[in-house]
Amino acid sequence: MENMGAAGPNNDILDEIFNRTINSKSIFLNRDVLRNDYIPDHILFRDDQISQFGSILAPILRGNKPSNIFLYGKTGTGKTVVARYVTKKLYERVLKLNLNIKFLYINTRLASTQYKMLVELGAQLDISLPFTGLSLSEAASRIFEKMKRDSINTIIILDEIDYIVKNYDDNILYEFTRVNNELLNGNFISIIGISNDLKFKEYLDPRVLSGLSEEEMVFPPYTVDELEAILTDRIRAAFRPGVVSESAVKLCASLAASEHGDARRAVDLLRVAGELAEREGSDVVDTDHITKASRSIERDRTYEVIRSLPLHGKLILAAVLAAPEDINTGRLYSNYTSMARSLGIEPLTQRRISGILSELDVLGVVNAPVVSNGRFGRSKRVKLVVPREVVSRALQEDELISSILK
DNA sequence: CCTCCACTGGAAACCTAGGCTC
DNA sequence: GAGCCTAGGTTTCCAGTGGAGG
Repeated sequence: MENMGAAGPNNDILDEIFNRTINSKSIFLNRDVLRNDYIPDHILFRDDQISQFGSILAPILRGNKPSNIFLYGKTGTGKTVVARYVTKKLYERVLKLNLNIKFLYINTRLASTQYKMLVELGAQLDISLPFTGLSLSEAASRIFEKMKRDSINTIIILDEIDYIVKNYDDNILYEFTRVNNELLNGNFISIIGISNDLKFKEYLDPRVLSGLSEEEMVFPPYTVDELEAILTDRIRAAFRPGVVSESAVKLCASLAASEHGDARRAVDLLRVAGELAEREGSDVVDTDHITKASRSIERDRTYEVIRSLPLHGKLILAAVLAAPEDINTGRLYSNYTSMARSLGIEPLTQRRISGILSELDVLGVVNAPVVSNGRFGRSKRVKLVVPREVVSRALQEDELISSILK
């Protein structure tokens, strides 16, 4: 770095960027309003759900156990935000009344295993559980023990609860719905389950289902008009007046509406579009930015998913990438084995690869339907459904794998 | 209509890492 | 420190199957 500090062309470029950023007024007033985890102070079109939800939980302020609640509706229909909004308001009251109530929030898809879910719950109660070694029931009873010892009442929000049940079983859920009797001392746990999957109930043991869904609430998708109103509302808080064009709002709403009325997606689009516009130095956000944002979000998601895949998942993708077109499990497996061997990695069995392929299918990275080729047997036909360039870029990130991607 | 391929996917056994008990 | 226990990932085993070609 000999020329560091010297006034060269590079410096001029940077000066220009920095100056532009300092001097130009940002198009944003408050970009936090567009963040994924933002809880607005008013929520549109969900008055019924909010009041129903609020009245179910309200008894907690008098020290009574609220019913367990089950919320379901597709992604971006406001389940999480309503749950967080109401519990936040409730928490303000709890503080005023000086009650010993904790609100815990877990996304079971992010926690990914039953055990990690318990570790996460424990962390929110200030107890640390070892990352392995304990049985589920031991981990759970340590959590219960803590609640009993400190006489804490808890409301636990289990977001994307369908994930954990589909991949494991519902034993710990059963423990949580059942434990109130043993927690005595007047302590209780109320469970708020949130599911994106309407058919999820079929996976649950009837005992758990009846315990979990003492109350049920359904969140319908937002209509285009509703999405537009939500966006307009957020725009007022997030951007300077007049920055976002009306046609951009319309496009944003209709894009999100075509994905089953997903408000989260609509707001994401808006945020990314705003960031793109700002980076370009544009002082308006128009339809062009929305379209670009839509593409960029998809790419980022894919990139992130692939980058965080376990080694063998990546290896399989590398093998899919190397295949010219659709490829069946058998051929894919032999390509995968030779790639693995060339890296000095012991390949997994075909049975396992078949399973991993199904997981990649669920993640939306590949399409792997089972097709029958008649006389030539039955197998998965694997096809990449995300841009090759994104996959290859994400795989490059892995040192080991980048060495075989020519 | 029957055969038979090349797997699929369920079930169970096995492996590993790490905490717990004594 | 030996011996035991469990969760989560993997392997082993295998019955089951959609449809092209006979």
